[in-house]
Amino acid sequence: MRTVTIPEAGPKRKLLDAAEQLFAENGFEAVSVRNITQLAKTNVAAVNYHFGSRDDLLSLAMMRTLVPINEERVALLESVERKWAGKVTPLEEIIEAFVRPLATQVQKSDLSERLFYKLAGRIFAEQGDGMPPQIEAQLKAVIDRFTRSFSKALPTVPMEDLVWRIHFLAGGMIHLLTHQDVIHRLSSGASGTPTIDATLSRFIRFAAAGLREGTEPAEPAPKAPQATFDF
Amino acid sequence: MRTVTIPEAGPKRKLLDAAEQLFAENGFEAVSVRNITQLAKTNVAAVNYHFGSRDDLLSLAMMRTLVPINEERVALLESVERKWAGKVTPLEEIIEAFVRPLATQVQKSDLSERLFYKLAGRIFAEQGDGMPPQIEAQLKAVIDRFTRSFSKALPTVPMEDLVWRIHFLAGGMIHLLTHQDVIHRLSSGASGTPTIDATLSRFIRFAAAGLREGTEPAEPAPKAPQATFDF
DNA sequence: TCATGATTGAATCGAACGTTTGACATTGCT
DNA sequence: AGCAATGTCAAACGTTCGATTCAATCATGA
Repeated sequence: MRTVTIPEAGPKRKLLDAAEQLFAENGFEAVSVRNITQLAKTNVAAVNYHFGSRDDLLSLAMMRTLVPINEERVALLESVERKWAGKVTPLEEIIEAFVRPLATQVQKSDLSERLFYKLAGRIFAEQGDGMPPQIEAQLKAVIDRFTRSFSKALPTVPMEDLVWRIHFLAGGMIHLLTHQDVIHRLSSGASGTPTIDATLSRFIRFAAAGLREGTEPAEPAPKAPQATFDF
Repeated sequence: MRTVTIPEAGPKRKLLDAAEQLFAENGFEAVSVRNITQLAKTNVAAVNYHFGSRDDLLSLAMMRTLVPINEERVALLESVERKWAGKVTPLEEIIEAFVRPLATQVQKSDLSERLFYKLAGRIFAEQGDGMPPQIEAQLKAVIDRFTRSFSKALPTVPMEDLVWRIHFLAGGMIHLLTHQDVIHRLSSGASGTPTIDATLSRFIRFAAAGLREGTEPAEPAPKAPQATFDF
């Protein structure tokens, strides 16, 4: 039932891979058809023959990464909500459902960790900047889905506040994805390279505290369980 | 003693204004010399004659916006630290020193609010993406300065955690700047357009809670004074 | 085996890119 | 007035862009 079908091999697959890699490295505007065909070792005409246009190829390459991430996000969120059916879903688990798919999908990708996260970050960051409309629709749908879930988990936070906080959260995640290598280079105080799991765990704690701001802690100590995330 | 001198009028000023506006609207890669000269109503050669190259013009246009913001940030931070000399500087006031200059400098700009924030957001967001090295240096210096201040205000947070949290904060701010109009359009639940002051206040509360995560509240109630920010 | 449709390769299109040139106009100084 | 410096202008530079053409090539089923 999925609308994005991925060719197993051949020039179509090679072009998608090349487009994906070059977009991750250089961004949407900076990728040219000639860059792509050179890396994919095909003729320039192949792009327009197989995909119709440069933009359609790039859009498909993005969807190939974005769709599995978002599908896993929604699946994870639904499973979490089922688990806590009736009760209030813990904030950390919702945020985890939002960010963990990034860490699992990177494994299935041929891209390096660094490039995969850059790719994902660009897709989110360049939103509304001439991005294909399918991409925008995907992102909006997922944000809406999570907003509803956050809203149930934080019934005392006004909707208007909540919408903004979720965007602060999204911004933090995007910055994390697009600048992780820069941060590593800049943060002279940091000792060695932290694992992505440690970084995501840091992010979840940061975002949960921000989302929760101003609400009274219903449970005695929301601190301890947060440290037990197994990733 | 400032290194960036701004022409009062004439074609140089017109070119800077046009470059600034087009960069804010379309981003670094998408601005062409012909776009700029058309908007500035000058000849194409004027860019290279007055600024040497397209990139130098764009860099100067960015610095013209970025330098006053960062100067005010550091000045504000120093004044806050003087006020609390000896004592622990409240987190909210440090964050305020980081974000408030955006709201004050927008007044001095000829750009609309929407465009000014887009411009500022792009400068921060496209960092490390072929941006001029001066811009990168500016940003790194200010982040370092604020990191030191945050570190003093949050002595119990390990440096490694703190560096990451500050980047989450920065990412949230960048997303806020670049997507404020999108957020307004999308957030169907929000009632009317909030003032930028209300939004910054929301952001400060969110970021402070995130930065503070895991620390024990030393003072009895850090909630009440947060609501009294006069912007 | 041969016809047919799918796929390629080389060449080329018009348009836009950043930059350079040289002629021309303007200004300020002696 | 004469000269030099400065700024402006249309035109063109060479390059690259996405897209297209068309003949050559390939694979496949009749």
